[in-house]
Amino acid sequence: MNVWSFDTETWLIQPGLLAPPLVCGSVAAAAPGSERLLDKAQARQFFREAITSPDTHLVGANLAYDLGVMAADDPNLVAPIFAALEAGRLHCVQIREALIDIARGLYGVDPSTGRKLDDDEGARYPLALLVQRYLGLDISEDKRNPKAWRLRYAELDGVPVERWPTEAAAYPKRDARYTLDVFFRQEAVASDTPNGGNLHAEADQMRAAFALHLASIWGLRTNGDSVAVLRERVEREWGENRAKFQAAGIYRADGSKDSKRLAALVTAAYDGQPPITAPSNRFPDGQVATDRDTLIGSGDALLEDLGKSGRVDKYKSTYLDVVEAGTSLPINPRFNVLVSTTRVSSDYQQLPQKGGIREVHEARPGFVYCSVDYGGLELRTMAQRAIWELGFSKMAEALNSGLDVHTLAAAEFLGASYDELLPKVKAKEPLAVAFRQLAKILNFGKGGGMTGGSLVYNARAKDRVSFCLLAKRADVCGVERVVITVQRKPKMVCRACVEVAKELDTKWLNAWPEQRELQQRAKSSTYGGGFADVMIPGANILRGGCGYTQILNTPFQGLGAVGCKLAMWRVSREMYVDRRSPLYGSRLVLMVHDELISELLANDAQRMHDAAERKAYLMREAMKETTPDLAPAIEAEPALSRIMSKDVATVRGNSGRLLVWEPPTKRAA
DNA sequence: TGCGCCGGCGCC
DNA sequence: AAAGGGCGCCGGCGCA
Repeated sequence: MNVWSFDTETWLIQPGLLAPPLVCGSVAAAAPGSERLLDKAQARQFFREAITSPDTHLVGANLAYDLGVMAADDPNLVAPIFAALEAGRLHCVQIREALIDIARGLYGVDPSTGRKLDDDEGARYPLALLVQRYLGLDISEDKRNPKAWRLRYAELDGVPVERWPTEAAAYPKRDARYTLDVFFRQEAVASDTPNGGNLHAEADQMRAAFALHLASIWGLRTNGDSVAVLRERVEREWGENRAKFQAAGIYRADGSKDSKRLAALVTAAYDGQPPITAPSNRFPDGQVATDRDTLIGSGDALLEDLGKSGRVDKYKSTYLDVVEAGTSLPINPRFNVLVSTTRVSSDYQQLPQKGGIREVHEARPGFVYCSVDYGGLELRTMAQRAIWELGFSKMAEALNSGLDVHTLAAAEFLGASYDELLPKVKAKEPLAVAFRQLAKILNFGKGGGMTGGSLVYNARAKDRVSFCLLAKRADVCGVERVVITVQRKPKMVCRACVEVAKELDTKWLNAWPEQRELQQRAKSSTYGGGFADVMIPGANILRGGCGYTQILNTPFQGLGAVGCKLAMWRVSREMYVDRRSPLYGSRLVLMVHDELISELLANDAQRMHDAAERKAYLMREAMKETTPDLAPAIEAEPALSRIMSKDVATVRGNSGRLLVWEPPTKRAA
């Protein structure tokens, strides 16, 4: 087996261009002194031979980037790249480091300082950090130098390498050497790390990383007219709000917010006893809370108004410029393929459902968006986890029988039978609907360790469910308020509601007895506030150093992510290299945890239908393999649309053929 | 002026 | 006894 590190130097990345032109390559083998600088032609030749050679493994730092460069340079290389990934012959020292750190419980933390790591242009583990960790060398000053050659290779494009300045020729060779040295040292460290540092999962993560990088390269487009309308509206509302709150001094004349003044107003509104944020290093006693809930509950008309008006700030500051840029060039979302639960993170997974931001995204001419998401994915993975760990799951039985698990839990709360309650839910009887809604919150939250107090808070904040009203104890509701901790932050809730919530807790555990056992195990493994390692089942990826709630959450969140990545890989593979697939020529654009959004070729209605169905089929099959005991319960259906929207739905014609969803009210042109 | 921390909030 | 989790981005503030 030959192991080479491979690195490319390129023109600079620009908006809309994540795979810029190649300038040169560098490689290194295990033998000292084997590092070489390759001119463009040599780099192409080396890569072509290596990627097609069954005995050769390639190692890179952020290798997905180099793969993208080589694929853009020569599209004939796309198929061999997919094949090499399938064979597990491609490696990335950053993905390896993440896997090792997850096993150690040190993901995202600098072990020397204990602080969170900086994010270097989407790469959690820049090569300089790994070189420091494994080789004890500080190469970080290069990064701060604006004249560094790493930013200037376009100047050397076409210049024979013999004439390159010494530094420019040395830098790529040096990085190739370091990358391979890090790779081998990771091998040694991993063998001394619990679960082998999770390195058995590297190939799966590499595949996902490349599929995501292709999605980044392809990018998203927005509609110019829609963006103009959005900007006009958002800026008008933002200006109105600013004017309204400037008089009270909450905003300064320059438009910036005076947070200290706001805190003073909140303190006054709460008679000197305002809600306080969680303690931190800098503020051991916490600070005055100014979140929406605090403002709305302040009893002060102006602050309530402020609390209700918060959204357009976010739209303006976070999204407006981004979506406007998408009218002229593709928006390139950035993905981090591997966070601590094995989920994917991205800067483009938080598009607001409301406010019209999603709706300005429009599929390119000749394409339609195709969104397929898994229904209730984490309920399925939670049930699968219980079966693997305990040998049974009432939730799995219910899901596999096609029952509505929210109605089932609601029936437990009411002391009613499922058959009794279901018709009432379907008839939209208010009490039945309210209890089903309540059950939904517990089903999604309790499996992660949510307690009565935060249940009350979540229910109140999100769904306006009053526990005491439901339990016919309105007489005591709100009389006494207590402080609870919700996601490490203190919140005020009604004590009587908390008591009601605790009763629901018990009933919920009766509905899903496997959860009682899982919680007991999590409790005993963290006795006295301790930490424990937890395995993501199926994938056998270990996450170290977990507290109680992480122990409960990680297995089902991780298992879902594992299945989604498998599905994403198979879908992408057909899109890029399988000419027989109806998906060939279509493109993945986003992955949002349990949802894959693509642009499907739409030139032919039958082919578009086939592509959408094929994608959903591949997703269902991948998840059935991932959660085999829940196979009958896996749901994923395609929805087609010209624009993005949370309202997009599956639409079929009389023949069953998929149709493109239309927004309910079409604006006149 | 730059940087890190913090609170807040968007999504699944 | 107590405890949903996972992220990324923004503006404000305080420190160097």
